This record gives sequence, structure tokens and C-alpha cells, in this order.
Amino acid sequence: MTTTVLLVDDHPVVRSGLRAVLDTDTVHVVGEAATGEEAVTLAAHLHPDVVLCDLRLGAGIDGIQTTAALRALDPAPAVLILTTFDRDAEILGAIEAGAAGYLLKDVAPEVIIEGIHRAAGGDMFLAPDLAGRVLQGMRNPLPRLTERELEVLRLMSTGAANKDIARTLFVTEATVKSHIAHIFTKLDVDSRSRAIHLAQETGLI
Amino acid sequence: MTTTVLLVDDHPVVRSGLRAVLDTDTVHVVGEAATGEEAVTLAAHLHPDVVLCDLRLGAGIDGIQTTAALRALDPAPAVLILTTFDRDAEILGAIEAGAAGYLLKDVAPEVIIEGIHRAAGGDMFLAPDLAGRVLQGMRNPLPRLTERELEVLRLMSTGAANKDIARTLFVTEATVKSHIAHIFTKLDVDSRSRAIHLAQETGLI
DNA sequence: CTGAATCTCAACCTTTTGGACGATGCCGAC
DNA sequence: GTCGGCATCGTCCAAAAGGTTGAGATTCAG
Repeated sequence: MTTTVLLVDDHPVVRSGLRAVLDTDTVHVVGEAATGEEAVTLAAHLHPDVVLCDLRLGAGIDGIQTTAALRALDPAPAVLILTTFDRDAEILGAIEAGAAGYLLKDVAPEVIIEGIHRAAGGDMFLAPDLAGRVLQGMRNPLPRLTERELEVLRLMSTGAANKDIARTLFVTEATVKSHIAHIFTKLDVDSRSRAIHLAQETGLI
Repeated sequence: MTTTVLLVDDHPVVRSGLRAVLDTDTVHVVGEAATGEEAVTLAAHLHPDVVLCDLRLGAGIDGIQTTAALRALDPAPAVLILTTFDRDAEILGAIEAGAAGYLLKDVAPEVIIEGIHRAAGGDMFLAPDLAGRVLQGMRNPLPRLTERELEVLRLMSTGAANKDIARTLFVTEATVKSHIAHIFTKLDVDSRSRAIHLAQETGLI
């Protein structure tokens, strides 16, 4: 029995590649979308078994938001994330949003096909090298930063000084320092550059 | 007359996609390579007119080094860079290494084909949105950092304190501070986080 | 040889950052 | 109503980072 698949990627070349590689006797590509919005519309009409979705989709909503929207459809397709990046926060975010699996783009085509069938069957499918990381990520979850703290962290990462951040957020420097102190405690670091580095590594920002 | 092309990309899916999209009556894909080393070996045997090369090639030498090696062949193929990223330093680096053009992966297939023919004809071919940036980059060149300064900058960007950097490089903190002062002057910034941000934005590190 | 660039280090000073308190007001959960 | 989390602000202090100046050693090109 063939599994129907909808491709979502903002690069035409990648879509062609996936179509060429996936369209076999067990997998049938029924559509392609370049954006998350388009993906949701198409999925609502085509009812694919599986949506194969990139995380980075250029402008518009990202892969995680797309996943959530797709999972809210009825019937909901299984969503398989296929992307180049392996930042922890994104993987966790995709899983939380209801993705059935997460694959890196450098895997062999057969692995993607296997993942599609597993996803269609209701299984979870994680690239082997990611599985351990994800489990550890769930055991050692990154502390949840508040929205305000994330704002400060993002500004910090652009090189803004406390004074700049204070001006941008219309608060005093004391408040910024307070937020930063909390951020440091939560991330278990003791300098802004380390915080920035950690945040970028884990995909927190 | 058909133009012969060698594809270089570490993602099998992208190679398939490019082959599917490019193999027309005017372009003939004569080979694929997953690494820079493989690309040079294949190019030496196949003498393609054009090598279409990603900048990020996973392990091994990167696209810029590959470009330089390819241009040293005789006869040298034209090298067209096709990549997802548009960091200034990488674009300039590729051009310096002898690339005939630089395209972003989100362009339409026809643009790639046009680029291939232009490159085969000896033209330069830059994605329009990049051309201006490159010209400006040549007018406003990023100051050249010395090897030592780059080392310090890289360590800084991982969150290392001056003390850590000093230990890692086996010099005193005074030396590190001296290097950092030079870096700041050259980059025209006044804090390490700004330096890190600028360096990451421009692809300096 | 001379000069320029680079790497190394030091002393001195100012500013920024970070740590450690505490305090207020707000809001939502229990 | 009370409690906890959050955002806001403050003070005091120590440490780190940044700015300035100068200087010895090396290397490399002209």
C-alpha cells in the first residue's frame, strides 16, 4: 500500500530532489508547498498520510508553527521534520508541536522513506544520532525563560549593552540587570558571551 | 551545444534535485561528488565545463578551498557556488578563490541554468540581490584581522573570558587584552558581544 | 639596513558588568 | 485571601572588561 506525502520546503531544488528520490512504488508525492501557510491549505484538501516539512521556511510561519497547524487538521497528517539543523530547542519544539519524527537532510534517501512509512504507521522516528540527545534534553530540560528574559537575551546577542537594552525596552538599567541575573542563573553561566553562545547553540534564540 | 556540469553537495537529496532540474538539452550533468576532495578528483577526470558547488560540505575541505583546488586544475572548470547562506566573507572568499558566480539555493531552477551557461561562457554571475552587497563589500572591505586576532575572536565567541583565552593560547591576559583592543579598533566596536555579533553576521568566523 | 607589521607584555585608569541583597506592585492559581 | 511567579527598581560592592600608552622581540619586504 502506498503512502501519500506532501512536501514542504522553500527551495524548489530540494522539492524536486525529494520528489525524484521519494516517488517510488511505496511512496506517492501528492503535492508540494513552499511555505507553511500553503502547506496547511494543501494538506486540508489533499489529506496526505505524511507531511515532510523543513523547519526553515524563509518568510512566513516556521516549521514548528506549521507542524502545530497541521496537527490541528482533521484528519491530521503525520508530520515528519526534515532539516539541516540539529539545534536542541528546535527538535524539542517540533516534537512538542506533534511531529512524528525528525531527520537531518544529510541522511540517505532510504532512511527518509523508512521514516515516512514509520510516521504513517503512527510510530515516532528520530534520526539515531538525535535520539540520545533528545532523551537527554528531556532529562536535562533547558530552563524555561520568560518572554521578557528572552527579549533581553535576544538583544544581548546582538551586542547591545545593558544601557541599550534598557532604552529599547523602556525600563531602567537595574531591571535589565535583574533579568540578566535571572537568565544567568537559569542557564548556569556567568558572563553574557557565554549566555549568548549557549543560547545560540541550543537554539534558544 | 550542451554544457557539462559536475555537482558537488553533501546532501544526496539536493544532488538528486539538481540533477532532475538541470539535466536538460542544454545542460548535461556528468557527475556528482559529496565532498570537496571527491570533486577535485572527479573534475580532473571528467573535465566538466562547470562545477556547481555548495559552500558547506560537511566534513573535509569547504567550498572555498574546493574552488581554489578546482581552479588550479588544467583545464580549470568554471566554478559556480550554490549555497543557502549569504555571509559576506564567504561570498568574497569564494570570488577571491576564483569562483565565477554565487547563487543562493532559493532561486528558481532557470536562474541556475542561466548561471551555468554564463559561467561556462567565462562570465561572472552573481545573484542580483548579492551583487550590490559584494560591490559595497569591496568598497568597504572588512579590515583584515591577523591569524592571532582571529583565534582570539573565535575563542571570544564561544564565551571564553580573557583569562580563559590567555590560558588556551599560553599567553598573559595582557596580551589577550592587547589583541582584543586591536580587534575592537579594526571592527569599530566597543564590546565583545558586539564584536562577536559582527563577526558572525559577516562570516568572519 | 630600515621600516612596518606582528606578537608579546605591563601599568594605569575608567566603565561596564555581574552578584547579593531587598522592596514594590501585579496577576493568576489554589 | 494568600501564595508564588513575574516584572520592576534600588543600593552596595567586587570583578571583569575596555582604553591608553609604551616597549621589547621577531620577521619579512624593500
